[in-house]
Amino acid sequence: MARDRGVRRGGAARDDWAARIAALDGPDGPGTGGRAGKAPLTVRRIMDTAFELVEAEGHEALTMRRVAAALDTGPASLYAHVRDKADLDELLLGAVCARVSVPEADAARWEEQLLDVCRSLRDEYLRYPGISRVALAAAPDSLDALRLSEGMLTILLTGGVAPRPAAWAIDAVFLYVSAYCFEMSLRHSPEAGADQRVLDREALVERYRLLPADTFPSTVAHARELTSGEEHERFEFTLRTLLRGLDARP
Amino acid sequence: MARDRGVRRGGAARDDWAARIAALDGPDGPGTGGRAGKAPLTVRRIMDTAFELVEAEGHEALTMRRVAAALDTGPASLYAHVRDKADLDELLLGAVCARVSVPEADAARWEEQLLDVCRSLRDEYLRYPGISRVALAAAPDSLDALRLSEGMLTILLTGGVAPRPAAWAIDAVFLYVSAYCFEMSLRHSPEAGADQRVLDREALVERYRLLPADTFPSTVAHARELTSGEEHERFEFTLRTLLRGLDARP
DNA sequence: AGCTTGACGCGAACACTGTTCGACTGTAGA
DNA sequence: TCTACAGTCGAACAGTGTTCGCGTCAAGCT
Repeated sequence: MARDRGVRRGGAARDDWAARIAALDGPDGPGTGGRAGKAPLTVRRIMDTAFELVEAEGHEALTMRRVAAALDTGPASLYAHVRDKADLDELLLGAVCARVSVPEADAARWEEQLLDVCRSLRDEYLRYPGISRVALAAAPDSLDALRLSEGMLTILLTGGVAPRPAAWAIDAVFLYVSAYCFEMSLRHSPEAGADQRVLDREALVERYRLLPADTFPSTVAHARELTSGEEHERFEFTLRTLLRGLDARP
Repeated sequence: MARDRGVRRGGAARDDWAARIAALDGPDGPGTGGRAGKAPLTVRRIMDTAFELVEAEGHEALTMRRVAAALDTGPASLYAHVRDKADLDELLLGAVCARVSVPEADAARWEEQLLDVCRSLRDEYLRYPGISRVALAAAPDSLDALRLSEGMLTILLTGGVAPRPAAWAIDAVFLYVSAYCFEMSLRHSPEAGADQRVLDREALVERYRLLPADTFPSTVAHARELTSGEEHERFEFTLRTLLRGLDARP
């Protein structure tokens, strides 16, 4: 893509890795620079508006035109503060990751600590449906995501997991959390109502039961188990299984 | 969505679950019906063209207009054989799943058998970059995907895994394979060239090394491990870890 | 004080996307 | 031969991301 070009006009030079690192301890207000301009359009306002939109209608409704309209302007105005829609996406993802807090690593409770981080990340993802889709693409390109990665890695290392399995496990865990939330967003987004999912489950069991038992014996026999799992039971199960597999390493 | 409406005009009534089950043992040629019309436009030809397009340029390039153009017609003509673009997507996904063969379950080699299925599915997914995105959304709505699910479930059950963990593990494995391939597609698609990835790895290590060691100690210390993993080593690692966690269950 | 400069705002347009309408075929059955 | 209808498709609609280029307005320099 055109990701390697410099910034066209305004906006912080977010492409410069060193600059981003240097800006780590200075989260000041106006996004443009030191100048105290009275311009009402800022990266912060754009992000706030975008967050409201995603929270209310999902990431698919996040459109440059809609953000601009909510700010009483045209879409072209946004491109002075944000390079791309992809750029805006990554900004949002970074802000979501920044909300997740990582605990001080404690060797005795490393499994629960890791699960807590995952649960927090999951809840933040699900609060902004569809944002996890962005995470599936741009994983290692944000300092806020890297902070999470760092925290989880430290937890695993403190827990006694060897460096390579720890690093790879983090990758897998991140991927799973993102995919889980992405899938959940896609399934819940179009229709509203929480009880609709229960009906869907029953309908799914019915469908499985209707299958020919000679070609789908296991599916027919265990239709109930295939569709079970309240709330985030599957989420917990998968992560716990993965961690157990890590622990069982010789 | 408009997924619950009946079919508008031509095409098999693919929405009808019973009809789809009944059609399981009759994979005849012309997609429309018994009539031996000489109409050149069929579901099969549309799917073939779509596959060529996805294989060559990725799923993002799969456009109704481009498929139609490749068939020397307008986009409106496709809607007589395919309800939606989503419908076409699911058709393609089903065909991809149909290519994966599942072995007869053997209790002694259940882990390797499951891994083999995952590897096959992965290779098919990666052959059509981006098709895995569809799998993240519409997982349980295709008989071909269900055949895979059935096969994997049987392998796990034969291996001695209890029904509920087996069913949930399949879900997790499917999700992981899809997400892994989706991520890979997104990373490799824009630029070409295989060696570019190696350069990227070196650049990534460099970036990690540049981080402040006080806030990112583990990342800086283990930058090498964080970026390591040739080919599908991480893929194997994650699935093996998950299976080990399953096996370690009391 | 006057002028220049340049960043920002934004209306209009371009090149796309999925999808539908309605007129148009060509062939099958009566 | 006439009718009916499944299949075809040009044109259009309502969206999308993004860019061009004209405005405007305040800051900085002379």
